[in-house]
Amino acid sequence: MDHSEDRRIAHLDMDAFFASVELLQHPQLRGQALVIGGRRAARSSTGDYLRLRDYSGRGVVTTATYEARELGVRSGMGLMKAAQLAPDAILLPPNFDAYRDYSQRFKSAVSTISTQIEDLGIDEIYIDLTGLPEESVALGQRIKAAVTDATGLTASIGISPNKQLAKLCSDLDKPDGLTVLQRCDIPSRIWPLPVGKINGIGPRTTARLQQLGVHSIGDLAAFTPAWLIEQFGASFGHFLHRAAHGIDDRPVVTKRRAPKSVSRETTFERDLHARHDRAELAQIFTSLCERVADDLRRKGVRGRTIGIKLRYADFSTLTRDHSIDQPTRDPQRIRRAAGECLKRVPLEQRLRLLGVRVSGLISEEQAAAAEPLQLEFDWTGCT
DNA sequence: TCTGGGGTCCTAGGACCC
DNA sequence: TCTGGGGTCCTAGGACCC
Repeated sequence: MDHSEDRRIAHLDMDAFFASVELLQHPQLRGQALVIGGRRAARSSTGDYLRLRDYSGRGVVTTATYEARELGVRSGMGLMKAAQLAPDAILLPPNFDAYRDYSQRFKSAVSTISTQIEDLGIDEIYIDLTGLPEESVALGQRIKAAVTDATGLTASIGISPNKQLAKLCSDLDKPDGLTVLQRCDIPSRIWPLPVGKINGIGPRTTARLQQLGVHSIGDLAAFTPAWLIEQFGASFGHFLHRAAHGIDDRPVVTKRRAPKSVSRETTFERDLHARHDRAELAQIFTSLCERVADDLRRKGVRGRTIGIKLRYADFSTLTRDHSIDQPTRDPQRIRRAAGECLKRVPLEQRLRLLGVRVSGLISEEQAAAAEPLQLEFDWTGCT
């Protein structure tokens, strides 16, 4: 048997993170249905908090407190729909600076107990606890206490032999939960769960599985690898089989990975037409290029492949790429290459979203190291 | 009350080269 | 006469995640 399965991995997930940070700053809202989402400063003209029913626009729910979730509000839901379910809920716009601050605080609190931390975004981490002497429940409680001491916020933790199981079981007892799960607990605690709980099975795969009569993780576990591979291809079929049986040997990756791409996109308040709203679109397009260039500069990278993303009024989406010879972070070069992409795209239908992306990134140092090579191939002096 | 924004990874076909 | 494979890069789309 693979000895990597002797590991002890924790998944820590902050409870309703954005909303909980807001409650620290607006304690008078505690106990009420609160929704984070939208874009603009969401204060009504009277200075009161904005109610969901007074919102109009294209925003979605980023996070909802448990009180709002009880009314059916979910992350990713359109705010107009959420307003139907919870018209009296308070709406606050996201304050990412504050969330990043609290993210850093909880991560550094955990790092006093183990430095083997893998970042999974702003409000989640994996921790490799393998080799620590303490018993799992005590260790989990100590981590939770450290997080709460540092932030005033609660987290839910799952501790298991691997990442896939740890992530599944951090969700079993939320909020403020602690779940320790061994391999022998899989049939009783994991197999009854719906397949969509598995990290990597989204709505499309869930629907496909449903058609095949597969609803629970246990249903999935009953199929042979051969059958799953036939249905879903070698790679994904294999993954499904292993996930259903709680097998996962991916290591906890503590090093920060170099970014692969940088992008900016925006959904317009109203759908825009390439001809009728030309000036407005041009201005947005240029501004997206400038913001991407700015991000590249701040991250210390340049990229060779410039791409655009369009979403039409009917929500159909397309992308176009254009690679250039030299990696760049210059807004005008990005704008020019993105313009080339734009030429290859139909523009009869109205647009609801425009995006600009740069990929094929290399670090500033690599770019500088490559620079002298250009001179060797500079023929301008040869005539 | 239609559906944000920033990412990653995978697949697949065609070009091009050896 | 017609037929190789393998490797890499580029592009486009799709699924998924937070």
